[in-house]
Amino acid sequence: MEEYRHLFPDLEEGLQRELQEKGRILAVKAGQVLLQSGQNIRSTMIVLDGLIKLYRENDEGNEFFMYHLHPGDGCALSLICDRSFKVSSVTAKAVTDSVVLVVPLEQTENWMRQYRTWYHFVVGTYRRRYEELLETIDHIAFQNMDERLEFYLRRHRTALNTNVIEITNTQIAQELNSSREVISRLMKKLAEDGKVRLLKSGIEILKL
Amino acid sequence: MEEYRHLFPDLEEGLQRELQEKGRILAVKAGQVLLQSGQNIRSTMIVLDGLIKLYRENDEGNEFFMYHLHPGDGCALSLICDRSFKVSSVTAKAVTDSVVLVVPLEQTENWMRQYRTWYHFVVGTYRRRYEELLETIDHIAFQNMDERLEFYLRRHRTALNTNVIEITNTQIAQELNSSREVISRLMKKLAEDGKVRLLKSGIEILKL
DNA sequence: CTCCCTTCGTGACAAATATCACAGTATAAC
DNA sequence: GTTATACTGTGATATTTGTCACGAAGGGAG
Repeated sequence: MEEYRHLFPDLEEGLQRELQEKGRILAVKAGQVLLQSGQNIRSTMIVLDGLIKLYRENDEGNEFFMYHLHPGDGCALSLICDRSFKVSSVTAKAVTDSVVLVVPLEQTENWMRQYRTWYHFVVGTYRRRYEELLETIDHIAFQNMDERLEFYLRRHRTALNTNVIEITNTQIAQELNSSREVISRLMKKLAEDGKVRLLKSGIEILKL
Repeated sequence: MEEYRHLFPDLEEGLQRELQEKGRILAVKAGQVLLQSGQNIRSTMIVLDGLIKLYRENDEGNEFFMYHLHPGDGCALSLICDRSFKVSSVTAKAVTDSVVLVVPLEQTENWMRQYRTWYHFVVGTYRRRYEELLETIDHIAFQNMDERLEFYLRRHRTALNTNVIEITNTQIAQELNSSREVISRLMKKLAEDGKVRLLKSGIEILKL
């Protein structure tokens, strides 16, 4: 835990110690599901290392990408859960091998009143996620698939901090709730426009 | 304010008094804008009477309906704003003549630590709005316009607590980010199916 | 190498939705 | 009554996206 302190520069001393004492460190492999839609929430999750993706699933198994959690980010939904142990409506899955800190919900409610900096952390987290959801809504509501695909690629470049994204068209189609063929065609167009280069196993972003 | 106490049965005595002392009661006419996208947020808003709609606007003037606020509901976005006075990303407009309670943000942050019931109020509000946004995303992402229209009508019946909704196809089209003609055709189909009856100035919901 | 599996590309077609054009109807203003 | 205005209905057509069918390329496993 000591090594992750720099992720929370704003949290006060006592709280840092409590995080260390009360939190449990959990390492997960890429692809592992951390929080399943429909599952009960009994603890808060804070990302220490790696990358987690959050997405929405519906009954027919369609999914829809919401946003990423980076080191230092908390899972908004579970942060703000009260003791009534609500049920999750989203799924969280590790994109890369990751490390997360798990804190029982009983703790977090105390911290909320005890530590001003925890309050700010939670408030800030929720606000950012809310804004991100709004941005997502804008994209589905107002934009066509080509624009949404570009946005998706930019988001992933930022999240993974690399211009080469190893992902299949099928996966992208799933996350955008589209179809492989459509993504394939749009991707070809992006390549023709010189915006990306199609590699044997992934996509290199040139200028987006 | 005294007359609105029943809206907040869960708030403790001292907080009720503070709401009364520190809050300013504001009456607004139907159609009036309470919070403009891009405007600074300096105070929290709690609905006491009437109905407020929240929607998202983009640059080209398209809008997209998010959800309603009923008496007793707080505006999530402004509830959780910290002192950095963030800018609003949504627009709030009165659907009917309404009464709202306005509280400066300086107050609410204190209450957050001081009153356990305020914490629960804020947490509950945020959670519900977040879930509602997720539901909205589901509908745009996974459903066709006919289903979305039915959902829209059901939502409005619930919000206004009446089977007769006075609204034009143009307005509906705007809120669903569709076009008048499409709504017109779908509405005709709903009427043929006996789900609604088209009145001279509005829609009567029969069975949905 | 051959077989199997996944991914990709692509043409043909279908479905949903948006757009355009225009006409009808009601209502309010004068 | 006439005119202006807002709302509605509807056919024709365009655009976007989804679906189906099929073939090609590549990468293990045996």
